[in-house]
Amino acid sequence: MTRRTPESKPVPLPTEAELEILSILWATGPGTVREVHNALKKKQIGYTTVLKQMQVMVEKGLLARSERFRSHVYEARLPKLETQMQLTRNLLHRAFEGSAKSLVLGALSSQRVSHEELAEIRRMLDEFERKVQ
Amino acid sequence: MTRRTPESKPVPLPTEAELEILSILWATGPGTVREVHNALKKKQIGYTTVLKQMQVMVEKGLLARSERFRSHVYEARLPKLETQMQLTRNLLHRAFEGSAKSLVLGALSSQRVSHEELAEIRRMLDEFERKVQ
DNA sequence: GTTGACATACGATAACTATCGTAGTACGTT
DNA sequence: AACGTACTACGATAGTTATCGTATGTCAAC
Repeated sequence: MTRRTPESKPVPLPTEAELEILSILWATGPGTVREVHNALKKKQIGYTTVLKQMQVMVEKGLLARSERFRSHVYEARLPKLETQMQLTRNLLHRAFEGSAKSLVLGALSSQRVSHEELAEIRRMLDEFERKVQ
Repeated sequence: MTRRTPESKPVPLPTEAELEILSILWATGPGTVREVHNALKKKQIGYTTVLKQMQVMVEKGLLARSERFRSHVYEARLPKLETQMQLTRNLLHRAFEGSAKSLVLGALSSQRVSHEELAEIRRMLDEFERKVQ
């Protein structure tokens, strides 16, 4: 077993910077600090900054760390979808009084949505309707 | 003219605590610190804490302040819908790569959604489809 | 005109975040 | 065995947030 942390304390929501790191690891799979830092080169952030952030993220339970040869390999502990759901639920409660409908309205209003995307969303709703018994 | 702040700097997104204050003011209309504090009595927060928060919110441009008799009256500077849209857009970009579809999926997955609510969302989609040219 | 009630202003603190510089460590190559 | 390179660990800093205590101001009523 690689995982050592018991599920005791809930993993906190990632901050802005942490979410960017997670996004990279979700996209590329487990990786080293060097790899994440390279993927962030546009942001002009120092290497040790990324290192420190990822160390903190391990402490928080956002990342899992394992040894490999001369460096460490980091991996997101929660899948992308689950984290997205948590962030969404958080916004839902903080700003929309739990109303999914309002949030969907907000999502559609906040940017131009094409007919195609609307159609996809509709299809998704159908699927959902079936699943939710 | 009451408003003194030019639209120069964009209003920042409200923090968690700030959003609670805004929610109260959106619901009840303009109000004093005392009124907001009373509405928050469940949270057991000190009066001066709320006062300070609201003062900071004025500096940030989140609230407008006017005099009245012996105290100040505060009012949200942006309407609820606009703030909700900004928060949604922010989450959309930070966590969903701008995909409204993914966010809607997240919203529906993150909690049980009734058939009724699904129907309402569907109706909303129809309306949207018409509006978006 | 002194006092009490209630308001605002201001400063302090603790926690957290993002950032980085410096120091230490380990390995491969010479 | 010494050196250079690439990595990690650690501490420091500045900025922000949430929190509150204390100080100050003002009006009404006695």
